[in-house]
Amino acid sequence: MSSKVARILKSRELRATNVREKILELFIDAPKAITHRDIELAFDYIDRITLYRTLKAFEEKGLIHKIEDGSGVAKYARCIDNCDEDHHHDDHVHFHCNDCGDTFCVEEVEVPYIKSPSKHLVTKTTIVLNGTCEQCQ
Amino acid sequence: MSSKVARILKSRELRATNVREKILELFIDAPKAITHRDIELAFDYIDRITLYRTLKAFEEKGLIHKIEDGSGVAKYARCIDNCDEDHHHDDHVHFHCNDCGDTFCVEEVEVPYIKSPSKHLVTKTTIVLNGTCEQCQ
DNA sequence: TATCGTGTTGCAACGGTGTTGCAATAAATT
DNA sequence: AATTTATTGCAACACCGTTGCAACACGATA
Repeated sequence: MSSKVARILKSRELRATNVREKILELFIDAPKAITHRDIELAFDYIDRITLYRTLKAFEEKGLIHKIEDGSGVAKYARCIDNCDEDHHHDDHVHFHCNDCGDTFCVEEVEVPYIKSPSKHLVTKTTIVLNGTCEQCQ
Repeated sequence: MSSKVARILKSRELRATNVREKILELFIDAPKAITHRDIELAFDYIDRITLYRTLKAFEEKGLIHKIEDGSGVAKYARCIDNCDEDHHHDDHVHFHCNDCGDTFCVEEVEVPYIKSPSKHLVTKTTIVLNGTCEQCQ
């Protein structure tokens, strides 16, 4: 019988391999957005390239979304359940702590509609809040 | 007699060198945010490290502000005149075109106040609009 | 205008991030 | 169990960004 993570993977047309199952578990357990490096450290060893491709595959299949919080390195967090390949429900705000560097999804705060200058066509809005997180205060 | 750019540099406690004058001119003339590479290409030759340090110095002195538009590479744009060392007036929205990759300051649109989740202390808010710019439509 | 101190530049060397191509391997299907 | 196809792991590479150090130029002072 398949594990829970294996079923999730298969539902997204992703083969349930050891690497992927473990990575997906990390995402499910993580209370914050995690980096490529965080995942590498959680393994005894994992090939960097494989990890890059796994993250890309997860993102394409709507399992995770990528967050650019201005720290210079990409972070990833699990999408809430109703994300799919065509549409990511990552239209919430993200919070980045300047002290510990952690980044969190702020699901409660939706990205507001921002009136754009007429000449540009806006299709997506990204908002990152910076400051000090609960832990660091 | 000092050139205009030399005077600007000196007013920020930056020595007026050839490299800096030319770079500042590029910023003054640029209609959009420019990258490290853009500047390199504008010179016959410029040392990469010098450029990195010049950009950092300009940023610290409030001449330019750094923009992370999610494209992966840092972009820089000139601050409007009343920026200073302590406070950057870059609290406007930026627009990033997904087609040409260009990024523009949208000075007209100020970053709105976003109600933050109570547990985190928010000190800065970054907003990047994505879409198609006027040129690319 | 010659000298001097300090800021700036340019070079060497390095670490991190991310990508592509290819061969070996493992998963799902029959 | 065999086959097909996706996935993995390795090699090699390109780019971004930083630090340390020596050489140099700016701006001030005499």
